[in-house]
Amino acid sequence: MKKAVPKRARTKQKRLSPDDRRREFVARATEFFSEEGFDGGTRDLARRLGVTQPLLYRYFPSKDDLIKEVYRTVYLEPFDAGWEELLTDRSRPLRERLQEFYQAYTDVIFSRRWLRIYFYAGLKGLDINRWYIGVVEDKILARIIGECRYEAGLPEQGKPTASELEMAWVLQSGIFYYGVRKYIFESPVLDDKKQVIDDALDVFLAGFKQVFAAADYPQRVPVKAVG
Amino acid sequence: MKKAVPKRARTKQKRLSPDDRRREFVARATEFFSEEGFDGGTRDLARRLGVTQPLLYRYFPSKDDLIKEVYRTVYLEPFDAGWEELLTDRSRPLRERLQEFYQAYTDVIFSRRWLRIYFYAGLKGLDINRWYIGVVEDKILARIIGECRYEAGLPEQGKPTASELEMAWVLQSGIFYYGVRKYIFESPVLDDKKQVIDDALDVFLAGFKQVFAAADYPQRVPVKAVG
DNA sequence: GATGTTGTTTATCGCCTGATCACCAACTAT
DNA sequence: ATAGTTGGTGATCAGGCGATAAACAACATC
Repeated sequence: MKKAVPKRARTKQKRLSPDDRRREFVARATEFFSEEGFDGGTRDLARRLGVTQPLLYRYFPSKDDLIKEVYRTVYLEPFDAGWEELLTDRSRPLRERLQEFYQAYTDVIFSRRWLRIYFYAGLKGLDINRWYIGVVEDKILARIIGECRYEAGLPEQGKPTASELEMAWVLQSGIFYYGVRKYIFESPVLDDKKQVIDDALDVFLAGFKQVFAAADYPQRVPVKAVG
Repeated sequence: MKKAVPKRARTKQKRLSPDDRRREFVARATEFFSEEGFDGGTRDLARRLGVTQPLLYRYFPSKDDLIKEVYRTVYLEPFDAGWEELLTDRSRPLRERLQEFYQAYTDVIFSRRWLRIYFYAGLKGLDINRWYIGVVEDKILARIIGECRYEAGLPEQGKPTASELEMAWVLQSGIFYYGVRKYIFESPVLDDKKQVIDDALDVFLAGFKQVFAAADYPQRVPVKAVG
């Protein structure tokens, strides 16, 4: 019906390089999918981007490919290589290191965008979540356990036991879920992240020390676990 | 094309009462939606039930109404009135009560079905999750705090402070997320729920006691919090 | 055994979805 | 100016969706 009439009037917007434009699409698609879930329509997405729907297919072969790129940016973005060093820097008190780490880490992942994408992906059963959990165990929790052992004067046998890891997970999840309650469920929470983290660390460090002082070490379950 | 030919051969299945049949539909729909998410199609659902799709609309006015019933069964199912009494029964050691409670509670909610529905609903932003979180705070966490205070010889002023609640949340979430890792992400975990709970409780109780012994009570933030 | 009621199916409607194609518009190089 | 390449659009397709209507099957009652 309508003829293709030049849509002059928004040519003000200067052209970006192809790569930049693509990146912009991915970034805004991330925002979009974090709200609508991955079942959000390509038409709605295109409208949000201010373009028409078929154009998406010039930049991404399929919706699924676009989604994969969204995952990549979300999951790779957060990890700061400096964190491992921070956690293991024994010239500083452990509590201080943990405080600083969890402040920084939660600054990155405590956002509606990140947390929602994380759970949407998780519910889809994608490997990427399992991979991420593995990274958290290796790069964060294992180090924390190592430092706690050191602090408690215990032998630093190579890898942490499975039950030690689970204890570190309780700390990690306890803090993590504060963000979930706040940004996903939008439930009322104590609006002082720092205090929540500090209290969690106080409880954990005091409790961990005491539990491990009494621990019957050699008998603990070795690290291999089952799904 | 095809004429309505009698589909004899499975009339063995005796007729249930309308209410029972309805309940059966809801139960199996719960299972279905927990796997596929609430965007799962009514045709697939009907196939799973062994009936045709329009039949669903004889039992439920719309897909949304069916989903609402799914929520209701999932969210109301778990709460056992006895738990409040269990938690506050001071004739037994606190640690023992907490152990028993968390064993029982996680027996109910640690299932792929329950956890997935919980997060699908949460991501949709439904009030029901906020309501559930409120119930957990009132019926569980507030009691736990009260008992911990008692145990520590502290005054049992009516309601817990917001920061005390957050500490209890760290324990609750720490245990909860063990189930999330296992049943949603299907990540390898220590396959001994009892030990995970026991360790979490040991760390919490020891840590809590110590933190509260040193607490500057009157200065703590009062209970009202912000979203 | 005819009658009314309830359970179930076939066929279909209108809408929305991801994807494709042919075409136009804009910038670049010659 | 002209040809070529890239950015973007309108129209459209096949398939899936939730929902509805009309007909048929099975049972209960008299």
